[in-house]
Amino acid sequence: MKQTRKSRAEIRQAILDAAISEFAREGLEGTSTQTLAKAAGITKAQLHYYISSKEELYEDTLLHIVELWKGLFFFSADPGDPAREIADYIARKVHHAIEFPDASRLFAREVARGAPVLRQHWAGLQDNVNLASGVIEGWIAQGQIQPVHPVMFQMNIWAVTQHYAEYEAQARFLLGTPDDEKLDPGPIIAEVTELFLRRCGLQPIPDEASS
Amino acid sequence: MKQTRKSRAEIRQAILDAAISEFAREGLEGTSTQTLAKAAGITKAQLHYYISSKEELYEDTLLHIVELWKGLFFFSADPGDPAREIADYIARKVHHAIEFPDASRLFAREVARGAPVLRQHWAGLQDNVNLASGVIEGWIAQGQIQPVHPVMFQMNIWAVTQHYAEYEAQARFLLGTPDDEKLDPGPIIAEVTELFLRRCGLQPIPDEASS
DNA sequence: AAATGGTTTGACCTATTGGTATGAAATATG
DNA sequence: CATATTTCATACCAATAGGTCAAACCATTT
Repeated sequence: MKQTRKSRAEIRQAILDAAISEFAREGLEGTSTQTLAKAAGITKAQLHYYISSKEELYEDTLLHIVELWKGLFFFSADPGDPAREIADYIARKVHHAIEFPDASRLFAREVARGAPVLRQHWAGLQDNVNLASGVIEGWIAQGQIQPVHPVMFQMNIWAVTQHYAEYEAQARFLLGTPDDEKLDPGPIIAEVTELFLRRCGLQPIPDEASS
Repeated sequence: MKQTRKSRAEIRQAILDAAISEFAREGLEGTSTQTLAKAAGITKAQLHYYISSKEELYEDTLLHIVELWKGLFFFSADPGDPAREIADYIARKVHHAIEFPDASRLFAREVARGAPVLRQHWAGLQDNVNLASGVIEGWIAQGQIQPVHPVMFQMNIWAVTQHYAEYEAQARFLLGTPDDEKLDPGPIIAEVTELFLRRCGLQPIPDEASS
């Protein structure tokens, strides 16, 4: 039987996974190419065959995450019921934070150091935020929700949902979740949703009998 | 006149300040003793005269911050009006996040990497949270506020207030605050306070004409 | 089987890392 | 003023950093 080499795609994926988790834990400067290579299961020289520099890998990794998020996190262009729209958004965001905390942490880390890399890609972010602000302002104008500051409303949702990724260790401790279990998204989604729906003067959606 | 040396106290303070801002930006592994020394205005060898290792400085710096926070951030033991109590807490927390974002960021960074250093000091944190939970449960029992999950309620306040330190760069961008100005705490406090008071079924305090 | 091309490797480069040794300089004490 | 003690700077250490290189490897095409 032929012991075939791993494909380029497999190796690239391993490098990306390693980059997300290592950069998320110790940051760009704090992660060595040695560590990165080991985490990806390859040698340092091999790593440099696939990437041209650590900085470039860092940037690519961040952009990969942001690109993915663009498809996941915004209000739908065709906004329906505000309560449902907001509740869905929160549920998606919390699930992602709990399921892929490293990606959330890496993003947070980059912003916390002043976003030297992401800054130049913030035009796209701005667009998404403005779009959502438009939706929110429409709801307010039609009397469907109480007046809110559209941008801060979005930032605060972001803040709370991200929190369960960034402060996972603390949340685990305070909520009593064992180290080998993921946080239970149910109660978190319930509490966060109620927080923001009440802010809008809306009732929480009774219950979700599906998925 | 004698050009006297800086006192131990001055130098120690300079080292602490440097540690907070440098560790906050690039983390423990990402900050070199060289950088630390330069930021404190001394030589590397001189730095090592005052500290025994980078790790120890990191730990001391974190504990210094946490100790300070213990005196700043908790509900008063003698809780008065819930609305006032919560509003005051939020105002204090937001002001601190905007005024000393580096300390907030350093703390966040440590928790994000799993709190390997802070973990052993979390008993004290637990106590504070439990105390506040008691207060909140008291309010609920007496029908003064709507039922909330006491721990998550606190975590969410923490999440939102911290956000304006950790995501300062992004908040600046989205709110249009120039680089040379601090964030304006007024509107932030107003929006955040309304968010959490409404969650409790309370009205925002009309205005602050007295103390 | 030979030639081809992408892939992998270990040895190696220079710069920087955290930390130290030692003696000079400044200060405090007699 | 002389001595003792604290503080500081230069030079240095082994270890590790990011990155390169030529030679070896291996799957494919001919």
